Amino acid sequence: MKKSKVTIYEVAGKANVSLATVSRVLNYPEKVKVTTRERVMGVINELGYRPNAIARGLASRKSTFIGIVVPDFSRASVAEAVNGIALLANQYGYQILVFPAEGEDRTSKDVWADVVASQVDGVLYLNDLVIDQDIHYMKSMNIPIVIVNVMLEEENFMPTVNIDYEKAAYEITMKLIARGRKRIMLAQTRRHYSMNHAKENGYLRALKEAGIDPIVLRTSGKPHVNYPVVTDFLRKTNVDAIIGVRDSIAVACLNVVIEMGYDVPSQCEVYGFQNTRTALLSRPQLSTIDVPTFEIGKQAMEMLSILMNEEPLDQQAVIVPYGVVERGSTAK
Amino acid sequence: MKKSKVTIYEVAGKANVSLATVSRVLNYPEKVKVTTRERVMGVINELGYRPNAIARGLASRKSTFIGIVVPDFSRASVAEAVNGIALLANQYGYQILVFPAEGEDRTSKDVWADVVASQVDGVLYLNDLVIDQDIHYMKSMNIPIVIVNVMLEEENFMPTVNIDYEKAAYEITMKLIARGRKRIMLAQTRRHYSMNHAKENGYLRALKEAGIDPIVLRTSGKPHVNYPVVTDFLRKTNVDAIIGVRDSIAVACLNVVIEMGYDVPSQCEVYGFQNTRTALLSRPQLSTIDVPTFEIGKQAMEMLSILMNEEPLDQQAVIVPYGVVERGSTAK
DNA sequence: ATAGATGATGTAACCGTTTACTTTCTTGGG
DNA sequence: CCCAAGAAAGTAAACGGTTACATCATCTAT
Repeated sequence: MKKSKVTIYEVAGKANVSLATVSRVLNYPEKVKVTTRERVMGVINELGYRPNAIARGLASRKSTFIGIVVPDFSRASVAEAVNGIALLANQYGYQILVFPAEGEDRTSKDVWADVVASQVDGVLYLNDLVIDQDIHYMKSMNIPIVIVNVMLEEENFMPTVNIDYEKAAYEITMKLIARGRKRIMLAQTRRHYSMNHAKENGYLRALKEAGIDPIVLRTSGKPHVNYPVVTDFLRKTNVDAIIGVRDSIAVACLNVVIEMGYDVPSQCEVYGFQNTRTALLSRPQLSTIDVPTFEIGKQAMEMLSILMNEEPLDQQAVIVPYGVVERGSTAK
Repeated sequence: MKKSKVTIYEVAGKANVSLATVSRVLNYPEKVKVTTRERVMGVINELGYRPNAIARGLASRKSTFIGIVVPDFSRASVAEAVNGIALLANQYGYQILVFPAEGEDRTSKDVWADVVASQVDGVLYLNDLVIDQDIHYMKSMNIPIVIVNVMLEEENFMPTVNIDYEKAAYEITMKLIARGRKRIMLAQTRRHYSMNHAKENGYLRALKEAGIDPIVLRTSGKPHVNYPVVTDFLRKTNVDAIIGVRDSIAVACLNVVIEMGYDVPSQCEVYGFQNTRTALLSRPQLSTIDVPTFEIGKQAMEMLSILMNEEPLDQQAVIVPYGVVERGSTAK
């Protein structure tokens, strides 16, 4: 028994009021007398009426849709953030529309054209691989945008929520130096992600202060290409500590290093970034920067919601605190 | 320079045609004369016109939105599937609307009410934790629904795409038995996921045929609660092979077993399920069932698209082939 | 040249809401 | 008890498209 869609007219008819009144009990309940309101609500429940979001969007010029621009759901940093976003979006009554970021068969132009067409009330931009084009399009939009977990060159260009990756990287590099480590390698991604770039900066700053030469290995995020590259590199290069820009890269390095006969952590310490499940599943368990991605998502949605209500933001750039979790892959 | 939204009227005005013609060049280009069509297209490009998806949805009674009902993006099996869905949805011109599955502050009723309100043209149901309520609501919808990677009791109730988890589990259990393993443990989730239930059935069937007693450990998917539970269990119980219903559970077991002094794979073999990055990051690397989740997502979107065009489906229940990938955690 | 068919375009109703404006009811003060 | 003011409800015009139907132009066959 498929129920055909019930409209506001039917509710109005059955409740003996005009459709405007029905609309009001839904949108401004205080404007309608208690008795009628209750009568109408009764009919609404009875009929299972749900206002057509599309029509509502057209009439009110706000869709209650928000867009998320995402590169890839399988990345831990985006998946968790989306979970956080979804939680709050829901509470605030927004629906989430997915816009895959530009890629092989999709230009930045396509992405933003879709965003425009869909009439979203705001967008959360989670695409770590920002290109100038995007920035250009963002500037020409007239809806609020919050940049999530992406570090932009241009300051204060748009509201952002981030953690201070530079500082985090600096901090763990310093720890390693303090423990006497001298040959600290950074296992970096080959592609230029803004967050990873920030991590590299922190790492470099710490080394520079200590007068130690950096060792940066650029490799892929994919374990199977990672293993041979890392193995190769470490055969030629001596290291006594490794920082991976992602947990997965760090664990790959950790495995290589152990297979090569090093003892972890005594002969080589390893830090990762993100504190994903991966960090708990290595042997020994991986010390890592705890990035509260879920929290970041929530914060971002919170900010967006404020902006969509045209209220002012407390801060344009929110920095969520990170933690350092020490586990078996580093020395006490 | 924010560009305010340009409507079909402006395009029509500037191109000296009626709005109906503009609409036609967009929807039925063959119905309008080449010269006018080109003129209109010119204006469209010049003005950067994008039809308002909301208005279009209202007028045409189809939204070009599809809904995905998902429990949690951070699960590898959903994240990858969503990637696959997004790829095709995009090609077909559909936008994806996210509906978080029922959870703490959200009932099944809420979820489906949202679905109804949003006027999606179809839904992809990726929620592994189906409850009767959902089935009830699905039946009362009058839009196509495809069930993705979820195994339902009721046969042929709705189109599905799956892999044959029962068979996969049966197959690897048989392999273990063939290699002389006698104490094969299944590390199962405590919560009742339909897929994991199927895996358990396959495992039980194989053991029964071989006349071996099953050893099922029900634990959590979370490593930190997992470790102590598994350790505890294995102190009391002897095993010579482990099948984890997820890679992460399998790797947790693998780590425990190695810490306890077993040699893997000679003294204890380990299989996982899914072939996620996790499987590549364990030491030794995890043998596992390769589940082509991305492919499953694509297939599902393909089916949904067919249904939304009101064409008939080749098969109601698509079974995507799986693979068994043997790595270091199992004997050759 | 002309009727009839066919192709191209225009006209206007409609999709299901919201909301400004108008009308009708209530209510309290004199 | 009446009237003005405020509260409640109703009316109708948007919102930006799609599409059935009407109209006008063009072409073919006689």
